[in-house]
Amino acid sequence: MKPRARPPRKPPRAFFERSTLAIARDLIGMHLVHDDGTRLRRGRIVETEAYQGPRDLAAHSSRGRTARTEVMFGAPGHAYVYFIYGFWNCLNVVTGAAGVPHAVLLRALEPVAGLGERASGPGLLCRAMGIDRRFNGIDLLGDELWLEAGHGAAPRLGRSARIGVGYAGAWALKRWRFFERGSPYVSGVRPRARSAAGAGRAPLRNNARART
DNA sequence: ATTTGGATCGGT
DNA sequence: CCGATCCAAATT
Repeated sequence: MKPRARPPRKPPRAFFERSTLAIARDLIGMHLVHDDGTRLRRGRIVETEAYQGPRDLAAHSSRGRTARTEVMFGAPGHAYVYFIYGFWNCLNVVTGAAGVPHAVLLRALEPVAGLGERASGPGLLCRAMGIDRRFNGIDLLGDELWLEAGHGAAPRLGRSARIGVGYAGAWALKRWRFFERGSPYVSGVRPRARSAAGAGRAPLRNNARART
């Protein structure tokens, strides 16, 4: 029998040229896939943050066009990967038309396939997905690292201020973080100690960490 | 040339 | 809260 024709799963370029907040929201529930030629890793996105430079003082691009932020100023649908705190890589999806330095930080994945470790938090996400600065600037519509439409019911969305941007003044208060409400894979949610002895709905906190 | 502090994380 | 650990950007 014939394989059933599926709708296209990779979003077109135009998906990344819409409002950055809409994209950050829509990415929740979508899949991030990395094919390194040997191994396929796949996770379902459960947490994102929008960065809308140059006005948004939390965005790296608020400091202007530099070697590091160059890809943020480029065409949408590419990867912006930066290195932080001497140890971690973080992956962003560049959004907005060329010249508009916006991006969406991917903060946490629910493992689907091939992830050897927890991917809750932007640094852990990159480590689990095998992503580092070599991926900076690559096209996310290619065949190495890409996004796909999710399936199943639409996720229940939560929203909060962004994490770790206390230095950004009033911009730090904007609720530009999106997550799947109730997901144990959102960063800051402790992995549930086993024994679902009632799965006792601990009042799942929003884990909106504060930072000075 | 040197300093500062960061879109983090795990342990305490 | 604290330290680990490197780099970009700002400052001297």
